[in-house]
Amino acid sequence: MGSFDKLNSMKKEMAKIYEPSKYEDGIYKKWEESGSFQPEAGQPQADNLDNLKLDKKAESYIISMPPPNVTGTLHMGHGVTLVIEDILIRFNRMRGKRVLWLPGSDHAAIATQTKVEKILKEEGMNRHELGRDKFLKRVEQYAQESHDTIIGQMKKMGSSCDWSREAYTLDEMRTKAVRSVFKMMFDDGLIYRGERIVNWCPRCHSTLADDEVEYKAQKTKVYTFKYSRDFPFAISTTRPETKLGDTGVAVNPKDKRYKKYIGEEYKVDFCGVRLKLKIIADRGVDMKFGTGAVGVTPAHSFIDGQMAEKNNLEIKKVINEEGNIHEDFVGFSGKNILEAREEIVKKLKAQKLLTKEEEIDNNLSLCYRCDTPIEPLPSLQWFIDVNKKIARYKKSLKELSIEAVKKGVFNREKIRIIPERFVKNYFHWMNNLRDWCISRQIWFGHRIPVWYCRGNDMEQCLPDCKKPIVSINTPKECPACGSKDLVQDKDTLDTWFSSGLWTFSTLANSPDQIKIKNKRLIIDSDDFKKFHPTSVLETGYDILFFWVARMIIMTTYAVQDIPFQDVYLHGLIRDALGRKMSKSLGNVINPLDMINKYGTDAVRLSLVIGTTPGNDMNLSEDKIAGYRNFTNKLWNIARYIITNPPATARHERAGYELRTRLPLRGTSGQVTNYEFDQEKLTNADKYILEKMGYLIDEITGDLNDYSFSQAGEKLREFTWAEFADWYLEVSKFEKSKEKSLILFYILENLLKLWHPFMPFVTEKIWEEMGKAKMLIIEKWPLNTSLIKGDRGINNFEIIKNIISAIRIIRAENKIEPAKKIKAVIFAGEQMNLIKSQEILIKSLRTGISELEIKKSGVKPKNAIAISIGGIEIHIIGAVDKEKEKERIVKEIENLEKLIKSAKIKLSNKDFLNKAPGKIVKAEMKKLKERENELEKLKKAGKS
RNA sequence: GGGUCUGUAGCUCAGUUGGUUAGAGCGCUACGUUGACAUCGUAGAGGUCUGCAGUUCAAAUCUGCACAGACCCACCA
Repeated sequence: MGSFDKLNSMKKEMAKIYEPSKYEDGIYKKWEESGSFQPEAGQPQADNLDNLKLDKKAESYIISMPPPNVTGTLHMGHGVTLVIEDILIRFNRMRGKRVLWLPGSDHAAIATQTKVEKILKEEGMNRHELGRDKFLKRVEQYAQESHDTIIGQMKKMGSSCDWSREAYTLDEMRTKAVRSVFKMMFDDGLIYRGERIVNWCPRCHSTLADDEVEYKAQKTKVYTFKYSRDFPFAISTTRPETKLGDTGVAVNPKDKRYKKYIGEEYKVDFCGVRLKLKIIADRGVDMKFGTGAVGVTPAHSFIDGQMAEKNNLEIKKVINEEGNIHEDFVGFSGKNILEAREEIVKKLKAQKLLTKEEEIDNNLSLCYRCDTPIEPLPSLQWFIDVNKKIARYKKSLKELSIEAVKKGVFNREKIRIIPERFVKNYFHWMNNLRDWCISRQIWFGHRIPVWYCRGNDMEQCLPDCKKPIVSINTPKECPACGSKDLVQDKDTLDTWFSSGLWTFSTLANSPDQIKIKNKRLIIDSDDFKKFHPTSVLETGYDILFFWVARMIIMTTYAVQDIPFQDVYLHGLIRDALGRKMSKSLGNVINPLDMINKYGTDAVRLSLVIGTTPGNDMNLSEDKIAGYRNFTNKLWNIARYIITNPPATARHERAGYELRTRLPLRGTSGQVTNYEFDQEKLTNADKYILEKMGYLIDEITGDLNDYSFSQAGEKLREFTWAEFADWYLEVSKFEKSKEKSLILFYILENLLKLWHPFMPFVTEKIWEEMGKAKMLIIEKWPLNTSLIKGDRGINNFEIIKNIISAIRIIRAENKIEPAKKIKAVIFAGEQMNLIKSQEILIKSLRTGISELEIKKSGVKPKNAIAISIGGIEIHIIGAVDKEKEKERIVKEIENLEKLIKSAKIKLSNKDFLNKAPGKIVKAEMKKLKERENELEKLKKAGKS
């Protein structure tokens, strides 16, 4: 059987409706098994099967996937990230780049520990009862399960990432990187340990970084009272219970009321507790708030702490790590804050010291993980100094990070942030950054790589023994005294410390590739050489500071390079009404449910089209259903084309049967499988081919510019409105020999252009077309000029307009669909064109049974006349005279209005003088055309 | 208190450097199985682009102010 016969015997069957769930998993498996996700694998540079190797000089393109937390399941936010990154990855893969999308997950210390603690609580246990080791086992087990779920879900989204390189923030390589960078920073004096007021979460039993604290507006009471009868004036506070730790009272230096007291010291008995209070002056005190005097509680307020430092006040801790009153305070010891507050207020009332009690608006600080109120309290913690100059850079971490975005560092272009407005936010945040508290008192995470020597007896140790031992590997003995009695710091590191290293730590394939050389962290791997810095970092704008900024800090410091060249920030997903999705509101749209119902491709489109970078987007099930309809439309376009298989020898050459032939050369010299017989091309053919060319250019440009939504909309418009609604319809009536070849050509290109957006349905259709190679590694199309000589866009546009005009007339005059009508066209200069397109004008839902085309003539009686661009169309029969008159009057009115405004514009000397000639000319041309139309209409109206 | 963003059709949003009669999807109305698709087709209604002022020959687009909403940062004792 010859290949030609084979082709004809291949009468394809395709389901009437595309059912995503039938194909998606299978397609993903095929991609994965083919190795196409790996940068080493087959790349689209190849034009035939013998040449599937990657071009060695290919440009690298890499995205480090923001690692999802191993705390549960995938939500729509992850969905957007995965879709946008997959679009970029697939697009660049098809363009022949060496592409790596590196996936991973984040141990998310506090978040994960909190989840497991909740589970334990349900079992009636807590982590302390379980003990550190057993607890950690429990967390790891949970993390593993959660990880597996999430990975499965990521695959469901169609993510074409290289699973062979999957990383985890807590695995061996990443741990080595964390410890190395810690050591470098410690040796540079950037990491220090100090007693400072920190944000303390009494539930997590841990510190939090400044940006891990959330604020909630609330009403609270302000109490105004005297500490005791012998204290001269009253103070105001919202937290009477902390006043037990007051060691001073601050007033504004300008405040005449209190000037005389400044510098005085008072010993008072405050609710049974002896307080020593020094009156200090501080410009920060608001004279108008309360009494204008404020009790200074150095241990439990950041500002008071600063005042205390300046004025040498004693620091007295009132609240302990449990969030209860410290045991030193007889009568209050062990009580929780609210109890203590009530009690103190009661006592003050009894002593008639309380003079005022009023409600004000106030912000309550909360833990971002568990919503427990934060207590500022002094604690011994590890910090990163962001202001200290680093000798080899002559800059601080802060300055280095600002410069990377402002003008670029280490000979790199400045980091580009999209949308640009976030650059301002970034600078603002960086400029105000305080030292970063990196120690956490939780168990799950990177243990701080610091050991202390206990010796046999501290007193006998050398002075150096008291220094912390910072080491990448667990030290065997104290370097100072040789004692083997070492103990590791109990704390763990802030989870963002490890994720801050993500772009480079993930490029190490084994721990021994991570080295420190000349005060620089070296990742000695091929991957690092090829893939760092990464091309783009794509994530939600809500973690610009948490993560993006920290990657810039850590990477510039450690590896002396930027982590990424571009930052693309997407918005948050909200529900159809613009509300945040939350469990309590019950408005969460689960990506997996939607995938099961509508297919991955529909979900992907809904997350990308109709969105703007950095702006929040509203998502509704209706929207997803709409894109499901679109995937089905595409499927049916393909179904129509494929199940009417081409039957010429040239289709065979175009790759539909034999795949061993060399590709043909297109007219522009670009490699293409297609070549058309120019003589045979109709107006519609030229139109669609030319538009396809423009489309390719535009989509390529849009994807390069991160304009995903625009690209998607253009593609949708072309696919549905141009290709399906017009060209496909034309193809049913216009029997040119080139037709089916062109249909395949357009379909093929559309599938390629759509593939990054909807990988599954396009790959499935590709398979239905009988292609040998998978679409995922096909070559991105080029705008090759397949048409010689005159272009078709304008000509076919005229035909489209004529057909539309006739349809409008039919609808307006309520001509029954089944009723055939007669039309006469006075074509003027377009005589030849219109004559050649007679069949289309008669066939495309115009219901014309008789069509007469003349150069010009006398208007037929009882006809409706319309005129488009100098062509007159007369519809005969079924004329509703009233309707027709109405239409003409309306049209004349409209035209007169337009003509009037154009005339005004053109009589304006300033317009003529100052507007560019092009605009003026266009305006004049428009006026002339409209005047012609008007004249014709008026003539028609008379008869 | 400091800052950012948004306000365009009933709803969700596009609208690139100012320049055709301001667009799309959904929804709505009327009609409709012509060789893929009713998850479809044809046609239609619907907007003084939040308001005011300014710059300009020309403003949805640039500037200022006002109003409404969202968010970020700092945080008040």
